[in-house]
Amino acid sequence: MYENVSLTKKLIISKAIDILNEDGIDKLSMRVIASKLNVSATSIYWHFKNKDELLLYISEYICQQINCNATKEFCEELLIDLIVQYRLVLKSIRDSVKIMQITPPITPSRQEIIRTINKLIINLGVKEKDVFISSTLINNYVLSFVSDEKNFCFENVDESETLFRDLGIVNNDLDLEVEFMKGLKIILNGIKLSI
Amino acid sequence: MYENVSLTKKLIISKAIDILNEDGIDKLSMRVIASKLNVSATSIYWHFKNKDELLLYISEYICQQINCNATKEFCEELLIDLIVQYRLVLKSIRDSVKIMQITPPITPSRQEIIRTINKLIINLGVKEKDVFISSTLINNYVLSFVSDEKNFCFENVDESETLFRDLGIVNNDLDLEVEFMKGLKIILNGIKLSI
DNA sequence: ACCTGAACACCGTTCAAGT
DNA sequence: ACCTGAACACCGTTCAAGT
Repeated sequence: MYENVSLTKKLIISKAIDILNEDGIDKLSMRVIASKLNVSATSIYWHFKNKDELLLYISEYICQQINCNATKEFCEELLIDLIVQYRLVLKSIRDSVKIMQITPPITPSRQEIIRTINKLIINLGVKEKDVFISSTLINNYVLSFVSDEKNFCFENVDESETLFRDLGIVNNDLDLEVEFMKGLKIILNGIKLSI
Repeated sequence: MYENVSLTKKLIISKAIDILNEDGIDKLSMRVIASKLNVSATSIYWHFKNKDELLLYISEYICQQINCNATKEFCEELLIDLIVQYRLVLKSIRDSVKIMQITPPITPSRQEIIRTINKLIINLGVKEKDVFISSTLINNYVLSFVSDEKNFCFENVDESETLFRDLGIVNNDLDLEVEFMKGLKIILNGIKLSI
């Protein structure tokens, strides 16, 4: 249903990703996608039921960029690698987090990511009853961190500094790579402590 | 600027909140707000520069419902109380999380919440260099948990069960109050461990 | 100071009609 | 099977004009 898409479905999704990267989600309209494909706006509706379905396929495309093959082995490193990769993929496509936020997690590759995280934390020793919250915690951490990252990287540096000062954050030249790993370690340490 | 709003500003914000609670964010248009106030759509533009500014004031209204007075004392209980209250306020206004997501954290009451969390985690013993990530972690946890909560409470129970099964979650009658506290404890334990 | 109507440039979506 | 144009019911926003 999601994997064997026709050429035209692929083309529409691909063009949508282009528009996302070039102009952002606000410019991602059925009409704009169609016009960039030199096609009538209404013809997209033969391939997708509506815009929501197209957005679902876009979320699936994003998640397909993440490699979950490492399911067989089991160690904390593997989980960290997956999460790091997750963040990099989300960063590589403009407004990808917004797509994930307005779209339900019902797409195969997206569910594969969640299930892989579940497996890896079970291998870490997390009890079955704590899998839900641990998995949710990790998943939402990645999404919200990447979402925030955009806000902390202003073209205008002054704006960023002002915001940090207002929020009472003294260190205004944060290394976001370091901060991301710190946050991930905090969650993983918290999870391991609750085992 | 945000606190001493005129009567009409208050009325517009109040009506916007009503529409949010009754019909959700998709129905929150300048035209609908205006018509429910028996006023021309364009007259809102005398009170607010544009829709983004109105949304900013709505986010400020939401955050004003959260009481941050407990800044003087210092213990973990106080932080937990604030976070619990934060969640309840977000739950009490439909699509409040979406408002927070599309709106920057530049509003006084919203910044007050973040600054209060910062203070409380500093009192917990968190080093200054770790305040940013710890605060971000807690803030985003509340927002994303409440956002997810809506998705896990379908009218259709079957739909919820199917989703849980697809995600490999066995226990499908989760107590979200319990899960929320578990997640919060995981984060706080992780933070305390990194002190 | 505050509100109006008309207008502009957009949306998502439906549907009868074409090939 | 696939695409079109016309049309419907919406958007946010501007602006000259009213009181």
